[in-house]
Amino acid sequence: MKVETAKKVEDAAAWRKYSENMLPPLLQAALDCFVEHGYHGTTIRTVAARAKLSVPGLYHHYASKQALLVAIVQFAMKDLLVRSEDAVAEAGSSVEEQFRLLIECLALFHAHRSELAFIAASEIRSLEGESRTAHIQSRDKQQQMVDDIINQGMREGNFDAEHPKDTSRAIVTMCTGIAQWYRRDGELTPEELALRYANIARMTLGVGPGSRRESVFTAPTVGDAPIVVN
Amino acid sequence: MKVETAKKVEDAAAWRKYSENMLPPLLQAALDCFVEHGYHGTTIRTVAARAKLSVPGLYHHYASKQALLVAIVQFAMKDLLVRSEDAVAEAGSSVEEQFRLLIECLALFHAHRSELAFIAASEIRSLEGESRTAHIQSRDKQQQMVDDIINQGMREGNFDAEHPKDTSRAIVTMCTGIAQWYRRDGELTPEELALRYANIARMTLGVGPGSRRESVFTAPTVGDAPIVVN
DNA sequence: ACTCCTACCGAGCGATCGCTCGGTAGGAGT
DNA sequence: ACTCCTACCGAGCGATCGCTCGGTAGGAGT
Repeated sequence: MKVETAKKVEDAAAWRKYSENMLPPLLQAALDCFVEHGYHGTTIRTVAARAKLSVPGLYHHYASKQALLVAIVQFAMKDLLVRSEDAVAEAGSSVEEQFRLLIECLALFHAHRSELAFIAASEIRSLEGESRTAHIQSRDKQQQMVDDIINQGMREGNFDAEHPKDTSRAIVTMCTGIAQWYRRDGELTPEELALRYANIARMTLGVGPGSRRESVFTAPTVGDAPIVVN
Repeated sequence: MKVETAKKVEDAAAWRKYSENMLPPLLQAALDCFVEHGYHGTTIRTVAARAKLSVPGLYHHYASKQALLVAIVQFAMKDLLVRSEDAVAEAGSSVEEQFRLLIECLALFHAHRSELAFIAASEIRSLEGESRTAHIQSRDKQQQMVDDIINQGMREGNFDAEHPKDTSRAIVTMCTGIAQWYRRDGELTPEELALRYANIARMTLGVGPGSRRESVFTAPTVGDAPIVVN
């Protein structure tokens, strides 16, 4: 029982955990280059050098420069989608909580994985064929998750927005935008920033900042009680 | 008197007016190519072909590929800054009105000039040397304008934000983000979108949507009266 | 001992890149 | 009539690009 509870808590919070060096070294080298010079501005020789490989050595692992980009972008979208679903699942049945955790998750990802998210967003143009289509579908799915929760909240009367669709887009954009400016050596940790962004997002829906600043582990009873808030 | 008033009104609203084909044909061709393939993904031959010039013909007008990008980006930033200043000036002394018009202006620009704004934001990496520094300074100046107005509004008690700096960044990001997704054939005109974004932005500062949906020309008396609102 | 297989390279190929050389055509000025 | 100047090109140069050829080194399996 004790073990199961601990494990459940651990799983439930997995979407908040970010390790370093999650990418294979070669992909990490490619990502660094892409961030610095862009996909087309990066040469295969630069990537190889940064990964301490020869050019043929690099091609042993990936078939082409394009394959490197595809692998990076697919990793990014998969990671974000899994985390997003976990976050919503952890929230339980409260729409307000679902929204709060999803935005927190979105912000957290774009701060912690800013390079990854930056490339996934800025190099869509550089993706060829099907991987481009697939990537755009992932993006749309991500937006749809936020749309759905906001619509649900509108129906239940928790949220108040004149134009929910536009508000949803604005919220997602401001979260994904984090990847463009967030610096690890800045003033805020990803966690602090994510809390602030969740509150800012709530305000656009007419929900007060609702200062829930404690750790998630302290007050798990709130979500359990089947009380309709509004 | 009649002429002067008319001219004043016209000047005051100049920041709302967007003509087409404002760029020289060659720069427009370059912009189209950059939007489609990115700066490094664009070849000088492609630009020349789209502008119906030979390659040496192109180099008669601009010294290098980099010069094309610099010209485009400088045009974009100059245009946005001038419009922003005009918008704030038109607002008069009311901080709330200054904020509303500045956000409207920002959103309007990023919808009307989405290609221009998109390149100006996404190709910073591709700018070399001083023009890169200058461009980043322009960006910061733009952010600072919003910061200043929000801070002023906080001091005067018009706005309510837990973290004004973060809210300001979120607002600017969601406006500049418009350039990434706005399509001319979409559901909303730039003007409609800008009004909605101004309202969404106001909500993040605890100010209700304040449905001021009429034309700007109907109620100019509000800004004239030197009344402190709060 | 021998056969695979994985993980790599040195050298270089064909294509394409940004950019230039040495021009011309035609209008404006005197 | 002559001199500029602007607005262009055809052809091509040197550099660099993505990618490949034909290898080797060394560990695992039998």
